[in-house]
Amino acid sequence: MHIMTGKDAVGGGLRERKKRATRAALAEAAVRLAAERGADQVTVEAISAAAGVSVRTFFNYFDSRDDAFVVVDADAGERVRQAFLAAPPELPPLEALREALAAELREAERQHELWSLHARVLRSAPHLLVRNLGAQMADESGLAEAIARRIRAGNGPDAAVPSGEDPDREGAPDTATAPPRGDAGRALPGLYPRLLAAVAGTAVRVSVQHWCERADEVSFADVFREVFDLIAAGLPVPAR
Amino acid sequence: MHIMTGKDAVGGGLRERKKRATRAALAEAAVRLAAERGADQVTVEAISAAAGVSVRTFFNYFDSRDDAFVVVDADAGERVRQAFLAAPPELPPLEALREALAAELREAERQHELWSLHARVLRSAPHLLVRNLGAQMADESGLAEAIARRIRAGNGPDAAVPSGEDPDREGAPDTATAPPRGDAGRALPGLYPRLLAAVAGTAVRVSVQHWCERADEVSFADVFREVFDLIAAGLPVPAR
DNA sequence: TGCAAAAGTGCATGACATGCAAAATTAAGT
DNA sequence: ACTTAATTTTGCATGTCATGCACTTTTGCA
Repeated sequence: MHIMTGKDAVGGGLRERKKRATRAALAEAAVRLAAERGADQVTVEAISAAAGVSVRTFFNYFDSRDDAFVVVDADAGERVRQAFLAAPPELPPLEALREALAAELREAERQHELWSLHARVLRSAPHLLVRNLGAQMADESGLAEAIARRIRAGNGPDAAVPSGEDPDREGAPDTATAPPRGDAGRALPGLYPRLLAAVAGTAVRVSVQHWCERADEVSFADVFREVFDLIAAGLPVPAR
Repeated sequence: MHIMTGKDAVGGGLRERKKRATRAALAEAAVRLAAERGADQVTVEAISAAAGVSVRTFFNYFDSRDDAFVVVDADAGERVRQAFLAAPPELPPLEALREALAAELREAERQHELWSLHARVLRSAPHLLVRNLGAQMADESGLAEAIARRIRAGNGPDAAVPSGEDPDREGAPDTATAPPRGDAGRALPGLYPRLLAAVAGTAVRVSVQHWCERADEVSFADVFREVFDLIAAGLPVPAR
């Protein structure tokens, strides 16, 4: 009727807000219980009790018990899409996506404590880690469509030449990445957006994984930047 | 227990072979039943009956009912790793990986019918698709280690300069991918192998997905090559 | 306030998943 | 061939998971 995008991060109606709160309470209770007791020692009954709802209500929010451990923030994907479409139009898609993702990840560090617990639970239960990895790309097709829209909107006069801010490449790894055929221009229709969305999701995942293991040595921002630099350079073997 | 280190593709003992057969029979029965009846209308009892074993035996092979739908070929990862390490050492990692994956995928087209059924099942059950995506990266760390080994072995005299067959980049997309800082050379230790393994897995997945939707228009080999060309070029926005 | 839609609840039911010990099958050794 | 030890399969018991249905409570709106 009125606004009702349904995906809005900050809910308008009181109803939506309460649903959001219940869902968040269930997910948080699940993670906290799993962190202290072990993931497979947490029953749906315990989660529901900790969240103050009935067992049946739990299954109104999650299709399975494990989903409560997997989902972190339901509509993070929508925020990323918005930020990506709102990025300066002169940026190439990979750059715009990098900025959008970086902003979202900075925002996600606000709930650092819950995030840390969540990571511990996933590490101790590989079966859940697999589910989480898969879930991160659930909305990959949505992001792909956003990418396609941005590309369609952005190629009026000249396609994608950004400000020539740093024309020299001056990187050693330039050497090893010459493909046998350089005809990457003849694109299959619809392939590029999907591929970019998928690779971006992978980049985020690898960054998080790598950083989680060596959180004390490097900052997340460094890992993130390095990953996207490697991808933008075509994954050459890095210089030692 | 039933993880069965099974590094050998073709089993020597009669015992191993029978386990392999039982496992394959269960997986195939699960996929066939799900393809005709719908995935959530297939009980473990029906799968076990179709495979000629008891219900209890099913759970000796799969940790959960859904695992029977997601697993395709248990030790395909091992074959890819071997082919990757056996590739000509002058190839850059991305190229070697592309060849290894292409060989494995050509080999996988032998069981085309079962593969097609499997794809249909996953399409009709997004919940299973998510699991499948996650399972594909289960052995990603194994591939990452193989990549690391190949890199270590290959940078004795001069690091990674292949035959100077095509020294000029001469690609139009060179323009759009200048990162703010071009210092992709200062690599975080252990990051590159992981990233390459993850991106390669993503490339396979996207290729398969894209090809499954337009199987009549283009060949899989074309999609696969295009995907790897785009990645090797640093994901520039393709020319129309 | 009254009403319609949406969310939450309890119950019944069937499927899922694991531990345990007995039975069946296999690979040996003598 | 017979025995033996190891491995696999199986049935049973038990507890949890997950869904459909009818019903009660809450919320939004006129």
